[in-house]
Amino acid sequence: MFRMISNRQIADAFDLLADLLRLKDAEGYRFEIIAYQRVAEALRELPRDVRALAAEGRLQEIDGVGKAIAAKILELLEHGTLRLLEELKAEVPQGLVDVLRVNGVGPKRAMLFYQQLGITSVAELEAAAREGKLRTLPGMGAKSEQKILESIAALARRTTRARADIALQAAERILRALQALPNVLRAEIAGSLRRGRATIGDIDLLVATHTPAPIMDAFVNHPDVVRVLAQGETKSSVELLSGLQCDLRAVPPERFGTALSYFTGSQAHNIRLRELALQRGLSLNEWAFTATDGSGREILCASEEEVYAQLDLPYIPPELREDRGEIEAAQANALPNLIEISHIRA
DNA sequence: GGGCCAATACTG
DNA sequence: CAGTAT
DNA sequence: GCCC
Repeated sequence: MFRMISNRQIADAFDLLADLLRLKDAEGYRFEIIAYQRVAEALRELPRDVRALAAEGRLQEIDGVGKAIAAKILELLEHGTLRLLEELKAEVPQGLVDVLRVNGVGPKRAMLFYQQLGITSVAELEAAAREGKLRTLPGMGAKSEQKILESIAALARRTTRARADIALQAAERILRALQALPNVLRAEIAGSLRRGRATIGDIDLLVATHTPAPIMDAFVNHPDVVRVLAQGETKSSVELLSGLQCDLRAVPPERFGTALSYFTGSQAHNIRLRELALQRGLSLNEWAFTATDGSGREILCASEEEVYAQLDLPYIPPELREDRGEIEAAQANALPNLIEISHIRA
C-alpha cells in the first residue's frame, strides 16, 4: 500500500519545502511558506499515523491541509519524494537550509553569501567570516560578521532543545534575582517553559515595573550570563552558562496581563486570540487591546484573566495554549480539568 | 476572489 | 530604509 | 498554500 514513512518524516519534508521557498523568494511565497510550516507542525502533533488517515481519504480533515497539500502527502506516501521538492533542490543548494539556522542570517543574506562567495554550508560560512570576507558585502559590517561567528559557535554548543527541568532551574535562578530588585512588582516565567512543554528552546521572562532600565541592567549583569545578545529599554536577550538563551521583557504593571499572555504563547494560540479580538473590533498585542475604529481607545489588562474575559472566554491554563482545540473547548465551556500536584494524594 | 496577526530593537 | 530576530 |  503506502511506503513506510512516518508523520515526522513528512513533516520534515514540508519544513524543507518551506525553507527552500524562503531562499528562493520569501516574500513571493510568503503564504505558502506559512501553510507548509503549519502543516508540518500539525503533522508532528497528530496522534494518528498519516497513512491510516490517507487510506480513509480523510487527509483534508487535518488543520491546514487542503487539496494541494493532501496531494503532496499522498505523493510522499506513494513515492517517498516530492517532485516540487526535487525541483527546488536543483535550484537552491540544500546546505543553505542549515545556513538559515544561523542567527543573523535570513534568506536574503544566505543567498547573498551563496551568489557572491559560493557559500553552501555552515562550515564555509564560518571560514568566510573568519577571513573577514562577509564584511565586504553590501549591508554587512564587522559587527554582523562577528555576530554570525558567535551564532555558529552557539549552534555547535547546543544542538538540541533543553529539558524543561534543566531550563526551569536556570530560569528560577534569574527570576529570584529579578524579584529581589527594587521596583520589580511582578516577575514571571513565560514561553514554552510556562506552558509546561517537555523541552524548550529558550527561556522567556517577564517583569512588571515602571523603571525598566536598572532592571535590564541587573539582568545582563547577572552572574549566570555569559554573553549579552541584545539590550534595550524594554527587552534584552542573553546567553546563560547552560548555553540557553534567555529573553527578558519589561512592561508597566497595568499591561502585565496582555504581555504575559502574549509571551506565553503559543504563537498559534496567540494568533487565534488576535483573530477573536479582531472579530470584536479590537486589535490585540502585547501592550493592550486597541479599538480598530480609529479612536485609538485602549483596554489595558493587568491580568490574563482580563484578557480572556475580554474575548468572552474562561481562563485557559498555559498548558493548554497550543491551538489544539482549547479555544473551541473554552467557547463551549468544556475545558478539561488539569491534574495539579495539589490534587494528587500520597 | 481576497484576506491571511502585530510591534519593536538592532545593525549597516 | 532593508534585513533579521523576537 | 488554506479558508471563508
